[in-house]
Amino acid sequence: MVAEKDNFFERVYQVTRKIPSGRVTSYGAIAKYLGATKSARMVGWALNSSKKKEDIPAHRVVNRNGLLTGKSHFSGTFAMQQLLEEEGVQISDSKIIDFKSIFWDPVKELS
DNA sequence: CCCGTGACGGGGG
DNA sequence: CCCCCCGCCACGG
Repeated sequence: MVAEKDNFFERVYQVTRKIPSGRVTSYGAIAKYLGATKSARMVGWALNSSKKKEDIPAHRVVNRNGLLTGKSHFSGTFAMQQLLEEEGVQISDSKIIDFKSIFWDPVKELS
């Protein structure tokens, strides 16, 4: 067995899966929901590991700036942007337009 | 074992 | 308002 501390990673996956289509959230929001506000970086690291799992819509997670900082980790440079655009998310120069409106806060929505 | 880096965020100057 | 530094945690060299 290898799962013990993977608890954190697993939680990140769970929250990420619950992000509705056409909506996005930030690493910090997820971290906060997990009770690790200052460990937003770990959320990114967890999502990095989630690349092998296609069940995780990691493209719906961006930084607090609404910028697609993780696009470089996808198959193609614009894969992340394209996926979001297909969900109706308007993006300009790797930046989500009206990010605040489509922002999905797990703490608020998921409680 | 020590150091640097990273899909971040917040605070201070 | 912009720029810099610090904190957090894990992992590779």
